[in-house]
Amino acid sequence: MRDIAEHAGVGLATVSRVVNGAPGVSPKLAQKVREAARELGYRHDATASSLRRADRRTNTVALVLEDLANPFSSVLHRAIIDAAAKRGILVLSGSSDEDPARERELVKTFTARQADGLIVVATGRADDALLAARGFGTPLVVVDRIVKLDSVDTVVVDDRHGTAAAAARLHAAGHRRVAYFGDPATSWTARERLSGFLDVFPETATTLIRCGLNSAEAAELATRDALALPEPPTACVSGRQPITIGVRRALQDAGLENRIALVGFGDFPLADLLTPGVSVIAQDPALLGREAARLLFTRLDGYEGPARQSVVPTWYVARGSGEIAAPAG
Amino acid sequence: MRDIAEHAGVGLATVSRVVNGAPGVSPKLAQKVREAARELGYRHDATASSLRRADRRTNTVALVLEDLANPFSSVLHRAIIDAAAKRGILVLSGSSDEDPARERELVKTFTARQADGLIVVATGRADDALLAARGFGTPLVVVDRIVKLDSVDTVVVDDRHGTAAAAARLHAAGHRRVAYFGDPATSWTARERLSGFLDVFPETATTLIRCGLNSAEAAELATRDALALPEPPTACVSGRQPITIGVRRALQDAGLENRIALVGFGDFPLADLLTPGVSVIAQDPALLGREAARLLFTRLDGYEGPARQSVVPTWYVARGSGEIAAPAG
DNA sequence: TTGAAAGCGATACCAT
DNA sequence: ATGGTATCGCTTTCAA
Repeated sequence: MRDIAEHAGVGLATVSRVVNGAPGVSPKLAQKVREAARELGYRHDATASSLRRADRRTNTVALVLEDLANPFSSVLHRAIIDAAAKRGILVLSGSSDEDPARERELVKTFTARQADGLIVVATGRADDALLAARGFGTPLVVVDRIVKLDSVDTVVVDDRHGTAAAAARLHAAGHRRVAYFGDPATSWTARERLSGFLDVFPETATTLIRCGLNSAEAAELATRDALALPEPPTACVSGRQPITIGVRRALQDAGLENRIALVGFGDFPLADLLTPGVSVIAQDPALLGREAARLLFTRLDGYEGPARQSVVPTWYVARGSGEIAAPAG
Repeated sequence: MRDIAEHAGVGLATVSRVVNGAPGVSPKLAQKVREAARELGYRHDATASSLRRADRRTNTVALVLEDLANPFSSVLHRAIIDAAAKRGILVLSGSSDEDPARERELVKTFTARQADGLIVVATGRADDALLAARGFGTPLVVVDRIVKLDSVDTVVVDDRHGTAAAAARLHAAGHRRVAYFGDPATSWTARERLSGFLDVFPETATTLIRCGLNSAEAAELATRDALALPEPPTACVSGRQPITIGVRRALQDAGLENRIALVGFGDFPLADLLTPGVSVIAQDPALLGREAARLLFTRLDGYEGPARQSVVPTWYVARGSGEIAAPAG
């Protein structure tokens, strides 16, 4: 930039004004500056700029996901990126893999990089790091989880009611022996979904409750186990998309996909192409992302009011597998 | 940091040394500095740091994807992030949506943010921006595409041979009237796959070649059209995952999924759970990402040699739909 | 081993 | 409207 000033024979301040499109520069000089910039192959340095800028904004927000590569996360991610791009904001992102240490590290890295704000799918076990970030004045929004911090903006899905509503349908269809397959109960989300199930089937035998499943394969094995019980379930509820697939695979292997009902949390492509189609409790990750971005941006815009909590709805999609009635008797 | 220096009663330089773990600081002082840092709630400013640092590295690389939310991109993304994280490097990312203008903008933004390197799934129509970035000395790796730039490190999938091999299988199974469904031929990838198909079925009627499909829905409609032809295809090849799903949906709606063969490019979850299972030409996006990261890192490590071109293999996964033989006669 | 001071590239204040 | 200059937070000579 100094070079440009010399080359164009103007002051450093004028160059800065032109580059930033500030008003009050004569068209003549502005033109000269732009030409010099082109000739010298000038590239603006956004990092140096934000260092000196009055508000110290970097126009960057950071996003901590569970796993960037899974469909839920990547759709959430995309929605946030798109919302941010509209404001000229860039998104830094990383995956915690549900590991608090990793979450802590990411939050630390992102704040060190001067992110203007933070959106986190929190493990719930690294709240100290979130607290620290907020201590530096970095606005924070927690997504898809509820953490034990006072007054933090939060967006969650109506996990419990969604799951309960689906369970109620199974109950209405006559099912009384229903198995639940879920992921490790470390996350708030997982606990909520299980709670929703237990709201409807509180007396489920412990053999029919299989949590701690962290892959489709684990779910498949757990389902085989359940099918081998003396009193196997007449219906299954899954708390997560990969688990739904594992359960379905086990049912299909046993030739029972038309006899045992199945409802999964989280929609997935092709659920309708299977026979029978897989009924699901659907959610809208993109909406979740847009909402999180919205909350964060109001903070960036100066909102200082009380924390807000936003709940995004779920809805049931009937495709057949959830509509299989319990066998008579 | 100045505060720390004062608080600990040491020089600014010493604080910097401690923060950066530089050698040659007495343990006594180091301890004092660390304590002061803790007391004052110090947070390192990575941006200011890189501004003054001799190598001017930001430990950030940027990634331009087609669409961050699709499974191919997100797996690629994750692989690159993981490789980068091992070196303490952060990844900035964005989606071009196959739009050259957007690609240009992203590349510009990322270089302005002082990314140390660039990995791009190039549209092939914004090569000027890539060239410009390289002009600033930012190493560049192009992934999954080939661009018309001299000496640029490239990693691509063996699209053409993979598609040709699958087509050859259909030919061997007696198919002579095979339809091809592909996306807009703007991308190198799309053209390669079509070429592979035409290598085996060069005389395919134009009515059986349907490119320009950019969604599962479009593919579904195009398939319906093809099925309504006086001489409908006995087999279908799809150049892309969402298209495969659209084609299959149309076949299934027409009750023809067991009569008309289908092979898709790109594996997807549940392909094995459908009946019949969907045969695919599989690729390994994670490997592609690791390879791209590897090439970029050698450049960051000072490699100045000639450009390298890496080709990642594909393989065929038989699941049934591709093994349906052509009807006799 | 330690500290003083220069300066990375840019912005913002204050004169002009 | 324009330019000089202090400064953002940090790293890096260079002397002590």
